[in-house]
Amino acid sequence: MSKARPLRGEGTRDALIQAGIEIFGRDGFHAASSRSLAAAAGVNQALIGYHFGSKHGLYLAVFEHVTAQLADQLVPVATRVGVEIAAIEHSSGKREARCIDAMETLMFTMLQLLSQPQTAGWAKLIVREQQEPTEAFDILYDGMMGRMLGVLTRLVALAGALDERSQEARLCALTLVGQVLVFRVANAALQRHLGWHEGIGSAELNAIRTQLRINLESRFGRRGKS
Amino acid sequence: MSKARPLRGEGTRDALIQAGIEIFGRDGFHAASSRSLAAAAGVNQALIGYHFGSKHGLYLAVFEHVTAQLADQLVPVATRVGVEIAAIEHSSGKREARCIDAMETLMFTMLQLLSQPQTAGWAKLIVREQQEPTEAFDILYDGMMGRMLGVLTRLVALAGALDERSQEARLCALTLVGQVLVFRVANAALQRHLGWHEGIGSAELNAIRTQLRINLESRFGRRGKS
DNA sequence: GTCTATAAAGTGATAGAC
DNA sequence: GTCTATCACTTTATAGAC
Repeated sequence: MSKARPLRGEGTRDALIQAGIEIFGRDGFHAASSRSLAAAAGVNQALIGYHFGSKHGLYLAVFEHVTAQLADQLVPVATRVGVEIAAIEHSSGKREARCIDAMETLMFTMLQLLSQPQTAGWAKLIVREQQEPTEAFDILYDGMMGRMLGVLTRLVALAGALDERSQEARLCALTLVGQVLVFRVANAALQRHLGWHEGIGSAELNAIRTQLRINLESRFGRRGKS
Repeated sequence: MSKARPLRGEGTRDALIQAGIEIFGRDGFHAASSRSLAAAAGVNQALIGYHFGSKHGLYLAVFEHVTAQLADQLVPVATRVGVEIAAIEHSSGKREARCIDAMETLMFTMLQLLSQPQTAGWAKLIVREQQEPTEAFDILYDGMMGRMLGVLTRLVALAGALDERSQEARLCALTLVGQVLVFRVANAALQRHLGWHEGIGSAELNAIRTQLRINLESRFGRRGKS
C-alpha cells in the first residue's frame, strides 16, 4: 500500500474492499469499526458512506468480491469436471477410477485455494458468516458454493451408483468437503496437533493430498489398493 | 429465566456465563456488549465487573465452563476407548474391526454432542475462537481437544499399522474429525444443500452415522464390504 | 451482592468546505 | 472524490449508595 497521493474513485473502492476482507474477517461485522476499516484502507472514514452507502453496504460488497474471486478460480475446474462427468456417464469401463480422479481434482483445488495465505481472510469471513448467516451468505452460496456442492454430489452418485438427488450422495459429498475444510476451519487445532506453526506450504499440501487420495480410493475404488 | 427476585452470588455468575455462551457465540467478543450480556442474564451490567473483573474475564470464564462441559461428556468415552486401545494392542485378531468400532464410537459421540441444540452456542464460540485464537483457545485445547485428537490418532495408527506420532496418522485423524465437524461448521451450507432447515434430529443423525460408518469401513476394513 | 449514575472513550453517519 | 468536523448515540468500567 504505497500511496503518498490519494487513490481516486475505483482505487478507493478496491482499497476499502481489501481492508474489509481483512478487518471484517478478523473482527466480524459488528466489531469492525468504520474507522479501522478506513485506516486499513488508507482512506478517509467518510468515504465508506460515499462509496457504499454504509458499513453494511461495504460488507455486502466484500462478499460479492470474494464470491467472484472464488468463482474465478473454481468455476473453470467445476466446468471441466462437469464435462468429464458427462463423458463418464456415456462410457462403460473404469468409471470409479475416473470419478476418483475428478473428485481428487475438485478437492485438491479447494484445498489449494483455502490454504493460500491470500485467502485466509476469505476463509475467516466465510466461516463467520456460516455461523450466523445473513443475506451476505446468499451471495456466496448462490454465486459459488451451491454449484461446487452440486458437482461433487454428482460425482459421488456416479462413483457409488446412487441417485445424485439422494440424501446418501449429498451426505457423502459433505463428508468429502469436511475433509478439506477441516484444514482451514480447525486452524488453531492444526497448529497444535501437527506442529504446523508456519501454515500450510507445498510439502504440507502434498501430505494432505496423499491422505485425501487414500480416503477416496478406499471409499470408491474397486477393491484393489494403490 | 423466571426470576422476579435477584439471583445471588453463584446464581448471578451462572446466569452471566450462560448469557456469555449465547451472546459471545452469536456476536463475537468485541460485538457482544456488556449491556446485552447483562440483559440476557437478567442482571445488572455492573455485576460483570464485580464477578469477573471485566468483559474479558467473563469471556475466559465462559471458555472454562464450556471446556469443562465438553470434557464431562467426552473424557469418559475417551477413557473407555483408551482402555480398548490397550486391549487391542495386546490381542492378535480382528484388530481393524475393533478399531473401526472404537472410531465410530468417538466420532458419533462428537457428532451427537455437536448437533444438540444446547451445544450450538458452544460450537459457534469455538469456531470463532479457532479463526483468531487467543488465550481462550488454550483453555479449550489443553482441557479437552488435544486429548480427543490424541486418542483418535492412536486408533488410526493402530488400524493402519502406523506410528501414532507419524504425520500420516495425525493427518488421517484430522480428516476423520473433518467429516464430523463439517456438519456443524458448514451449518448454513447444510441447510441449503440438504434442505435440513429444522436442524439435525435423530433421523438426520442416523443418516450421517451410516455415512461415517461406510467411510470408516472402506478406509480401515480388510477388503470385504458390509 | 446489588444497585444507580456517570466518566471517558468509541461508534456510525453526515453536513459542508474544497 | 476527498476531506474535516461534529452530532447523536453506545461502549466499558467504576465510584459510591444501600
